[in-house]
Amino acid sequence: MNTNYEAYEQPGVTVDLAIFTVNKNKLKVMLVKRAEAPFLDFWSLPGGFLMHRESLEDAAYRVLTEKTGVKDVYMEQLYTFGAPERDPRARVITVAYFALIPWENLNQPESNKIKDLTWYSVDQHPKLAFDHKEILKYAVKRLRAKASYSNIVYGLMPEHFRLSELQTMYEIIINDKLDKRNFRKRMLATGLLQETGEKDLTGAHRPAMLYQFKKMEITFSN
Amino acid sequence: MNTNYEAYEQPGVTVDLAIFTVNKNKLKVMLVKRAEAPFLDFWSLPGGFLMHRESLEDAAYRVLTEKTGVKDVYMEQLYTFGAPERDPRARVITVAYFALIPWENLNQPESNKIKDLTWYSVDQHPKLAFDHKEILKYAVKRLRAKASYSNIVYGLMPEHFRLSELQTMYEIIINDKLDKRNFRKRMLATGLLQETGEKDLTGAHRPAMLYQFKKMEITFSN
DNA sequence: CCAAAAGTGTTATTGATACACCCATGC
DNA sequence: GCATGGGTGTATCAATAACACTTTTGG
Repeated sequence: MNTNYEAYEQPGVTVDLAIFTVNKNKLKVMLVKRAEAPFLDFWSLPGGFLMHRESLEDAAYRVLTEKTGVKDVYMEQLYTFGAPERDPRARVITVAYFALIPWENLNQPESNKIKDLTWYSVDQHPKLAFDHKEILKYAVKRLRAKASYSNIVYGLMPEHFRLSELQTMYEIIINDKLDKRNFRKRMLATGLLQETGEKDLTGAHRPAMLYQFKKMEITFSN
Repeated sequence: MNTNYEAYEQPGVTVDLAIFTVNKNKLKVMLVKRAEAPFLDFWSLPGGFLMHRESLEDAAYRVLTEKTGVKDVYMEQLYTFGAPERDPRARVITVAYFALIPWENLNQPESNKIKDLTWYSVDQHPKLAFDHKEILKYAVKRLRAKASYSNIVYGLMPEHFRLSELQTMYEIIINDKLDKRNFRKRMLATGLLQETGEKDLTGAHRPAMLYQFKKMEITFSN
């Protein structure tokens, strides 16, 4: 291996994030409007260049915090995209991450004064800058896959929730209906849930027990 | 996003490969001996710098072909490692890949004249350069996980093989014994195998039917 | 005839699915 | 009293796991 580093390409390195939330029964992704060329005024995934002495994870967290103001978020590295012409001006490779945030934890509720940041339904989004369409597609695929064999949906739930809300969240992510009794049986059997003792009294119906997740990591069912 | 690219770090970008094979009932990984600082004379995963106009996949394939002379190999991107101090001299981020090669397809059989390239058992390897121990550990974990829910073991088998050889391959990768009858039933039920019509006549025992994989992609069992 | 690996089915257990009614509340 | 979502159990089906003997060959 030649170690004369200057002889080789020294690309720009960015991180790009697919930040997901669920609102109004839709899986949504954060898009930001580009203020400069290339792709001026196109929507894109939020991202930024890697800084000196900054790890990739730190860079991704930095972008995440800048855009959402939220900490304690589920995030994982997704894939690294490095096609030579993906940025028309210079060689830039990007390390993509995906993150999950409960809608309730976001401060900008719905009517967004900031015109250059918004949440789009993942299956109905505008044309995206660079190869971000491909990145988003990959991220959605990964999220859907993981929802069916892990408790990743955890990352989208508020602190306390009804079991029916959890079920709805699963149904939105995997895009399919689930049987109520089987779902509740299975969920409670995992031992990952804990009754809060509180009840949800809203609505003209029997109050629902509120649950929370036990403190834990994302786990896998096999 | 600021697009004055020079204001940001322009790290070196490398690809590193965990190239696996199985020989003598052991899962082995290719290691190469470093000829220069840093980590002079340490063993490391084969790798190289990203070239101009070269995609990450192309770079990984280039390294793979240089080191093995083999084409048509199963390879996938593993993870990207970018801790700021992982290379002591300069900022270098590395995109790690893992690859699988049937031992039979490798040209250098066992007695290796080349002193700077060898195959080590994955659970008994020397101290590695950089963060390659971590990369290797991650690669082994991924391979073991995928073996249990996909037909990735495909990538390690020769063209024609006995079912017992396939079973042994699975057992080595997942590091557990399997029941012969259940294994054969399950494998044949996948529909991915095809009798060749040939029989293996070696050995003082009943000849074994030889199988091959149908032309296909790696698939997943769920 | 002995050693060695090939080949072959059935039963038990477990996990997944399908399915319908009563309950507690607000209005 | 009615509309709304909360809450509960059983029977069937499918997948997985456990398990032992006969077959074919070479030497």
